[in-house]
Amino acid sequence: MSSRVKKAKGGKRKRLEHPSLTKQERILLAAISVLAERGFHRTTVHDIAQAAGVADGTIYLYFKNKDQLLIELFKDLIARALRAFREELRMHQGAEAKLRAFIKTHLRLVEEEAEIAQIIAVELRQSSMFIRDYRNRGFMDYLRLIEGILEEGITEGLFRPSLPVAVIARSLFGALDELALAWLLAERKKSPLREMAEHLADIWLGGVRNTLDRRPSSP
Amino acid sequence: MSSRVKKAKGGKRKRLEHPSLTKQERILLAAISVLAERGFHRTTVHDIAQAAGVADGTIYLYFKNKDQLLIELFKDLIARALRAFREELRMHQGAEAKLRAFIKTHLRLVEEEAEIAQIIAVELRQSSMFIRDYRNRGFMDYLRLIEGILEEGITEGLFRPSLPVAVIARSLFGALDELALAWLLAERKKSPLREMAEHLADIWLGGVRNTLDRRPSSP
Amino acid sequence: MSSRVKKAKGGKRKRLEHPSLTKQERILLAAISVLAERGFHRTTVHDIAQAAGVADGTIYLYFKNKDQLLIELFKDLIARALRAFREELRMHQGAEAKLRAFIKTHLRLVEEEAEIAQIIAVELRQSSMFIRDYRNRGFMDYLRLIEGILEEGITEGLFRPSLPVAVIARSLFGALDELALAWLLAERKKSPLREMAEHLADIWLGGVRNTLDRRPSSP
Amino acid sequence: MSSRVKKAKGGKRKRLEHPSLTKQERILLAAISVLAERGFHRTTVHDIAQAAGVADGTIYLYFKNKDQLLIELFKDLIARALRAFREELRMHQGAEAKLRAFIKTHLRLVEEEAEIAQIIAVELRQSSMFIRDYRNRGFMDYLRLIEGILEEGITEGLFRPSLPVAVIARSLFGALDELALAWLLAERKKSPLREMAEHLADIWLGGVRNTLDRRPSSP
DNA sequence: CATGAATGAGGATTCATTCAT
DNA sequence: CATGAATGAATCCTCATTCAT
Repeated sequence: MSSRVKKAKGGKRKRLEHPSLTKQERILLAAISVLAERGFHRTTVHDIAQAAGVADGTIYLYFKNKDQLLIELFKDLIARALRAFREELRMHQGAEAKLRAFIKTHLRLVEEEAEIAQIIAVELRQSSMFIRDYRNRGFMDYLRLIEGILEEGITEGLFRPSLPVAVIARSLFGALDELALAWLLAERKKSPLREMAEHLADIWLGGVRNTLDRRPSSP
Repeated sequence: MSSRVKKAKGGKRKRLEHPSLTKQERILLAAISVLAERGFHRTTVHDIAQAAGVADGTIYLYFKNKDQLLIELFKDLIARALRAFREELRMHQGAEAKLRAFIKTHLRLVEEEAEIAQIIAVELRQSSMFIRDYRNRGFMDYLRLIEGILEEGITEGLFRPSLPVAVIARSLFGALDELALAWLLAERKKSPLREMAEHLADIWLGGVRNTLDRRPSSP
Repeated sequence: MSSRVKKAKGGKRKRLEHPSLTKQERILLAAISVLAERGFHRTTVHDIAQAAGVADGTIYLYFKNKDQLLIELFKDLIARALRAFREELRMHQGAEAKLRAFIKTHLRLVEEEAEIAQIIAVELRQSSMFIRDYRNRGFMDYLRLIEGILEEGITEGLFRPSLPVAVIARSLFGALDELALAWLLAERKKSPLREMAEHLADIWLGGVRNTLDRRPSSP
Repeated sequence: MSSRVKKAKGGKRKRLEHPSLTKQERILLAAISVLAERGFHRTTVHDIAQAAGVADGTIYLYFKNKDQLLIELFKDLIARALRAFREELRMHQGAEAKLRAFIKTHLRLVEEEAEIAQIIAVELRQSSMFIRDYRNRGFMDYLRLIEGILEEGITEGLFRPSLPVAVIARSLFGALDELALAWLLAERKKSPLREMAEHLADIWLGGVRNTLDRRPSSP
């Protein structure tokens, strides 16, 4: 009807303009910022459409429904994070260096991409869908990354062979995630998250280090 | 989220009878079982009232609103858990024994009181209210418990004085919580959670143990 | 009505190829099969376009809107049926033979062209547009066909002159239509519809037959 | 929030007041008039609530959903009609009198309760739900009523034993329904529907009347 | 002529909360 | 104190129609 007319009025809306991106990407991008800003349950499809500068119905041309949009979003973010990790780890040799790098990278990414981290650590776990279902998908790759480092360390003879790798990996993730969460939820994010990296690495390496090595660690 | 899915409400509502309790307590008790059974977002005020055997409106005579009821609930559960912890810890002397006991107790409680653990670890964090607000109340006491053990260990000369106590405490909680979450979400909860306790304790103690002590850990 | 139910769209869309036909005809043809398959309210313009192998917008080059398409469709189907009837009737002499032929043909066509009959008897009357508006167009010709037979019968002296021709015509249509509807809606269309034709004809002829043929009805 | 305040404004709405009725009945009553006025697909839950003088949500306290409300409505109307028929028929002895009475009653009810007849004959069949599903419930009772009369006639020796009772019953219903429909859809409902009753009865009785009463049909 | 991406109005339903009894 | 019937705001999704290419 008069829908096209209104367009002329425009201008006032806070919409992100990314002319070079796919509409699908623009929607995903808009969803990230809306989600980080308003939280999971406060975010409506209309909000996302508005932020993306499209009509509500357009969302459904690219995503089956709201859940799928969010799942796609999560998949994207996890994949992006994983890529960053893999690149970072490739630059390090040996399990110890890799474990340190992993911890550092996790905390650095949280600081640098607080908006995205906010979504993964805070908003996403508010969806039972993600808690129950999604931990079994992209998230597993993340855990396997840690497990890989641990196994490498065992092979190197650096870590105790008796280590329950899966359990340790999960614990490490939990520890990092909790720290990230605390930092993200703090009002004034002064205390540099990355400063904790060394401490954490020391503790975890101390703990997983092969007891045979347990002579004075710094001679 | 996918609100259309639900349907089948589950059948007959079990009305818990606890004549000796305050009506307020009965409501809280009912809320626990409903929450554990139906999950956070599927739980309505009506469900809770039904399970408690009171009218919907009665809820509002004891709680300002649904959020407050849930906050009260959380406060209760945390307080109960804290009491259990303090009792347990009182039976142990020395930071090392206490830390081991803490880890063991946390995982044991998750196993033994899966319903409550489910609420704290899974359902409750689906409420932005709790994530954002509540981590600053009862939860802090929990962290302080860990911090107390760490500080005791430092005083004993067992742990490195340079340890960032708050960070370590938080990490340990994160690790335990993640393990609990994974266990709770697993379908068949076969792998005994408490078996992990020793492994975890070894790792954390190895990590936080003062390097000077790092002679053979069991002489 | 219960719009959330649908889901599963049915699978692969069969694109009918009729290169020799007008695009307009192709669209109409596609509409018939889609309508018969999915029913009136489940049929979207997009479905029809897809089945016709054209873009959604193309529909609007040939039809003012969805309603007009459906009206055109109905006009077509009725016209086709009328043609079949007129041909059939031309082969019969005398009102009695014609009436028998009419009843037989109606029921035979329903059986033979169940897809089309389904649309006319079931789907089309789900549109208030047709019920309110369309019964006054092509449908009237159909009624007039019956009226013609009745009038011929009166002229022949076979039927009572006092017959309210329009009323009888409408009743006969109603009777045939209801039988067709019942048959079309039945799951297993075993009972041959055309077997009823003779019975029906007997009853209607008995009823409309001139009283002169009878003895006093109540002696 | 401010919902209670607005109530004071009231007064302007066209709402039916029936203080003596159940709220459930008031809703059903409102639904009848809205349905007759606006047609099946134009009727929204909000319309019905408005007409009943209740909030939208209130509808759902008494009916599971819109479909169920309509089904309940239909059940009510059919039941009421059936009751009227049974009472009427009880006053007549013999199949012939009963059949005449049946036809007369059907047409009389349509005229007298045009609003209700409109819903049954016009609006209801626009719902595939009713067309496909409902014809098998209350509607069957209606058919059986006719069949009962026919069977009685056969027992009396008045009707031919070879009559396919079910088919005839259905045809008769179809004829009556079609006449009702035509009358209801006509703008100026001048031509008294009940005047047709005698004609119809003559035709149907003529048709089903035992052949023994007749001379050879083609001499 | 043809396309199909984009539009956005429209509607059923849920549920926290209130308040007259 | 207790009740529970009533409220109505809030939200996802569909689909007929348009129009820039």
